[in-house]
Amino acid sequence: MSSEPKQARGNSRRQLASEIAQAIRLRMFRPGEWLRQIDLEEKFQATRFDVRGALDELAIRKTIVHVPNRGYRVAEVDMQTYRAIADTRVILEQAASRAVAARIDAATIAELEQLAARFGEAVHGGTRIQQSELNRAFHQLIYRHCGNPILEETIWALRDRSRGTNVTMWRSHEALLQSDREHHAMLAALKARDGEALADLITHHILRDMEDVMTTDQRLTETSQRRGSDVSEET
Amino acid sequence: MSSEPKQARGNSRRQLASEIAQAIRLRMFRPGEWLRQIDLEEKFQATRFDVRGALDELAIRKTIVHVPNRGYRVAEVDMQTYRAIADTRVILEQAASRAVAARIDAATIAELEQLAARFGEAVHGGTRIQQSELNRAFHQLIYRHCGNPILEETIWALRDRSRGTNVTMWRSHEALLQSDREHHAMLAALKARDGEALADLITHHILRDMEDVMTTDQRLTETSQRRGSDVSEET
DNA sequence: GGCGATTGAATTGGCGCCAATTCTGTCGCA
DNA sequence: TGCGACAGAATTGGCGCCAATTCAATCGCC
Repeated sequence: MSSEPKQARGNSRRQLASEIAQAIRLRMFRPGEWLRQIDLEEKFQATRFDVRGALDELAIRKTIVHVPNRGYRVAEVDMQTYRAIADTRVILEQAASRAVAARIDAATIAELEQLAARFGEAVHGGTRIQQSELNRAFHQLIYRHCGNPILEETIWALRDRSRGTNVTMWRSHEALLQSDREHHAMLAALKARDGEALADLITHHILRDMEDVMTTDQRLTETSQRRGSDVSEET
Repeated sequence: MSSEPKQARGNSRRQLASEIAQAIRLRMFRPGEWLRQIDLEEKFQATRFDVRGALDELAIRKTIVHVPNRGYRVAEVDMQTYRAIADTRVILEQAASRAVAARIDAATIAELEQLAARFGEAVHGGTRIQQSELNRAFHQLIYRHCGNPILEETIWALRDRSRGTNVTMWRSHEALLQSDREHHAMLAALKARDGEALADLITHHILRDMEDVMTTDQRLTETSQRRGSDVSEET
């Protein structure tokens, strides 16, 4: 689907930033790719000024990197940093998991079951975008009930920064099925109010993902020697 | 001392932002106070454009709040949010403490002792600014050795957001002495490589501070009813 | 004498222009 | 044929101006 948000004049800065961020999340722009202001200008139907503002915001959030006189590019997260992010996520999401298990209500669990089911369907017939957004919605709904907005916000800030690897996102159908299974396991833990179980599930999920990335990256590095700073373009 | 950084043309945006942030930390601007662009322009000898950029950055970092057509004001952190920040800090700083205790080396401990000593002196003869910056340096040096730059960065992002309360910062000489004592206790824990002890110290430090703020705020609220959105100015 | 409206001053904020820098393709030379 | 230099094109980025909005004080009316 083509994304063409028309109106929105007043709040355009922040909104545009999150639209670009979403595009990056959905891999419409790949890590290392240059974001030309002129392109974004017409792609999102925004003024150059708003584009620059949005880009600055994303640079501050570390979603993209600003190179003076060269422009903005999607951040590439090296393995060292990726590991640091994963470790920090484990710390935060374990704590959040315990809080959520203690506070969640039946209505929310029902909603989560809906989302899990829809994700399960999307694994087969859905687009990658649908899969990604449903997965995100599922985890967002979980953490929304941790009772600590700051914790929640911090978690998502880190999650968004993890997307910058060359190989994040499900690399195989098998990984998708695994995610589906994990969702149901998490639901079981929530129903049992077992915070420890949920924390464990999350931890393993994060760390397993990281190992996937590390081995894949290893392979990439061995195969095609990546040169200093030049990366793929598009047009 | 008057802060008058002259040069710095290229990297002025981010640098200016951190200078303003420091000024806020040092209470040269109080929570709720409006930051007039024209004032900052000449106070920091910067162009209006750079001021705006710096202000935008701080708004994204939640250090200040942007009100359309009204300007930027130093963030006021309500008690609910302050508690959420404190809780999140506990989660992160406990984990960091354990990591630091396991990784710290003798040379760093020696440095820390220097800093602790200088803080101890500043408690008596120093300015509030010196006290604040020495305390910051002490904790910064500790966390620098947690082995996880992301964790470190996240901790400081939250710490900076805690400053927005009306009453943060040491409210009495007694509190300063207490901080001094805690520094030495932390050093003892580090020397013994006792991560748990360090984590406990940090936890109590954060939570005690929070309770101080909460009771003080309570008092303020009872005494002078604060009206909706108007707050102290200056000139 | 108090209160609301109108006018004037001040501040914010949108935007477009043009200079500075970098990139791409071509040409000349060894 | 390969390499280096030059020139044209394209992109970024600094900056100032002016409209829109808000604030403050005065004035007029009740």
